[in-house]
Amino acid sequence: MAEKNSSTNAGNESLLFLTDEQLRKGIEAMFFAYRGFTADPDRILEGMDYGRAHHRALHFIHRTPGNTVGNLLAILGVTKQSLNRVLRTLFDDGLVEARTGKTDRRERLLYLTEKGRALERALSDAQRARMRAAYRAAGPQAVQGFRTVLEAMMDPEMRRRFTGMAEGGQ
Amino acid sequence: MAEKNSSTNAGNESLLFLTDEQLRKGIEAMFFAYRGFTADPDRILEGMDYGRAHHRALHFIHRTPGNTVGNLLAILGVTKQSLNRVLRTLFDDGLVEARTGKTDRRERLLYLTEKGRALERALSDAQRARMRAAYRAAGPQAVQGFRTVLEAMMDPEMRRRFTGMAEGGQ
DNA sequence: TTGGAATGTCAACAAGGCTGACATAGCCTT
DNA sequence: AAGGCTATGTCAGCCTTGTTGACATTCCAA
Repeated sequence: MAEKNSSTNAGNESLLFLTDEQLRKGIEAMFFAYRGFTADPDRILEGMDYGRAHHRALHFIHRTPGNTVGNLLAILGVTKQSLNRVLRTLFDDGLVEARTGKTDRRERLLYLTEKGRALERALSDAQRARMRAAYRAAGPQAVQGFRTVLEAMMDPEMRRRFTGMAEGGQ
Repeated sequence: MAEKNSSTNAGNESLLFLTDEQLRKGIEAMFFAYRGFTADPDRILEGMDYGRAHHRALHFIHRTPGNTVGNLLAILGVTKQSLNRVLRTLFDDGLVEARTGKTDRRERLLYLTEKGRALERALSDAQRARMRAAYRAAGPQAVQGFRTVLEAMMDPEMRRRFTGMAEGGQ
C-alpha cells in the first residue's frame, strides 16, 4: 500500500506514519482543517468592514492586554505598516485603545474597549465552539497528540514564544 | 460571562481539555503551526513568479492527475476567475497541461508536465520534511490524535471529500 | 547632546481573493 | 434541428492584506 516511500523503512510497522503517503495526508488535513478553523469568524466578519487581520489583532490584544505595538508585530509577523492600517480602523471604531507606556513613554500599550471585547468574544466564541466540538469528538488523548504535533511543526522561534506564553495556565 | 470555563465541568479532570483556556491554546497553536507549515514552500516560491495559490494548484493536480477544472475549483474553494489566473501562468510556463476529456469534451483534464512535477516535488519535499520532523518528534500516537482532531475540525463537506479521497492509498 | 529605539504615516505596489457580464463549445432533451 | 444547460475562459473592476521605501516624531540612554 505504501506507494511511495522516500525513506528506507519499508516493512517497519512503527514508522508507517512517516511514509510519503501519510505525510501527504497530513499536509492536506492541515489545509482543509485550517479552512474550517477560520470559516466561522470569517463569516461573522464579512459584511463588517473587518477581515481576518482584524480578528488576529483583536485576539492577541485580548489575550495579553497592555502589549506594545512592537510586540504585537513580532507575534503577528507582519510589517508595521500592515498592522497600523488595521489598528487605525480599530482605534477609529473604538474597539481598541492605546495608553502611553509608564516606564517608556514612546510605547503604546494596547487594550480592548468594552466594544472591542464584545466583538472579540463573538469571534472567539464561534471559533472555540468549533474547536470544542472537534476536541469532544476526538477525545482527550487525541487532543494531546494534536497539540504535540502542532508544536513540533512551529518555527523554533514561535514555539519558544508559544510555550513560554502564559505557561502555567490561568 | 464565564471567563475561564464556559461549560459546567469544574473539577472534572477528564474534561479539562475543554476549558476555554485549553481551547484558546489550541487556537493559537493552529495559528502558529500553520505559519510554520507554509513557511518552507513560501520561501522556495518567493523570487519565482509564483505564490501559495500556485503551490496549492500544483499539489492537487499532482495528487489527482486528470482532474477537471471544476473539480479543482471545488477542492480549492475559490472562484474560477481566481483559479484561472493561476492556471494560465502554469500553462504558459509549461508546468501544467490540459487534455480534452474523452467522454465529455468540454472538460479539460489537468496534468503536470515533467517540469511541473519537478517544482511540485521541490515544494512538497520541503513541506514533507517539516511534517516528517514534527511527526518523528511527536511519535505515532500523537500523529494519530493530530489527524483525528484535524478531521473533526473540517467542514463536513470537506471531511467527506477528504476521507473519501484515495482512501486505500493509490 | 546625540544616536538609536518605538512608533506613525504617506505613497506605491503586488498577490490573490471577489463579483458581474459575456463568450464559446459541447452535451442533452425535446 | 433547436434550445437549454454545463464546463470553461476571459475582461474589467474592486477589496483586503501583505510588501518596500522614505521620512517624522518622541523619548530613552550613553
